[in-house]
Amino acid sequence: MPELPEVETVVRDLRPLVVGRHITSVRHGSRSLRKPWDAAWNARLVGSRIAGIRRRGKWIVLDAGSPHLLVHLGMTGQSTVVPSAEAERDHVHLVFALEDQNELRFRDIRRFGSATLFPDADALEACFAEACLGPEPFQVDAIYFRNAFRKSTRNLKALLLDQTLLAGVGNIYADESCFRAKLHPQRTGTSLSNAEADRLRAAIEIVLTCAIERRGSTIRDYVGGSGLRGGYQNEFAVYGRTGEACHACGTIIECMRLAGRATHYCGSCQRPGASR
DNA sequence: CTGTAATCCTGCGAGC
DNA sequence: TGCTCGCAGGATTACA
Repeated sequence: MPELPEVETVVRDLRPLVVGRHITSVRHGSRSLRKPWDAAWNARLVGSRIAGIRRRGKWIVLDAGSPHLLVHLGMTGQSTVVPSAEAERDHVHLVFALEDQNELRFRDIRRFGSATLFPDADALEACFAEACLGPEPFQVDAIYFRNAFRKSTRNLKALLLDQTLLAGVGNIYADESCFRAKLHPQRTGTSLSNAEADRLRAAIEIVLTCAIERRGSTIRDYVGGSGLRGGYQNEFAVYGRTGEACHACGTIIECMRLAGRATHYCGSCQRPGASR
């Protein structure tokens, strides 16, 4: 579910609702997320003041003074602030009560998400380093991007989904970025010219920026931090449009499997061989 | 180094 | 209406 634009929207929504508040209690459900919640973490969080919240790739980082909570929303994760009095829906696995009678709730139907506590910011950064999390798409160096993509014989879809090369792009935005760059997702990294690599990098940035402006894409479950749905699903050029006409040329959008994922493209706008 | 498949889960839509 | 099947925004692991 949540890729960079969705996570960015959640973080922006949550920021004014949680920063500066103290956590008055923590509770977790009986069923664990990807990793079990350590009950010892409750004591470390209760009483602490939320100093900040930010995004890194598809990860949410909640700074609780010294301890840092790292959250991933997986496929169906939702992170919202609601009044404590509001009835709790199914699949809520983690709840942080705040001093202002609101609660930060983590809900995740499929439980592919995760929540892990780190003692401090350094420990969290060490975790990112160990995972070799790639740079942010908005800050990536053009030369780095050329080198990273052009040295690999893997296809563009696999490269875009690889979080160690670039952090935050998922299935939807990989397809949308390839379309905008007019590159077939099956092209290999080594087949790209410098100009094509630059085009792809620019396309990613534009697609992600537009998606953030629309508060991300809601296919099914996704909602932002205030419970609002996204709107970028109405702007898709190729994703989920199999069998429909390309807005640019009228050719029927096709779907194939790449890197194990459904991959949507226009066979006319995105030529498999040379570009354009 | 590649690609592919299976795995973790629940829910939904398609097709019979 | 009800059943089964396949598929879904992610990430990791095993294996060829």
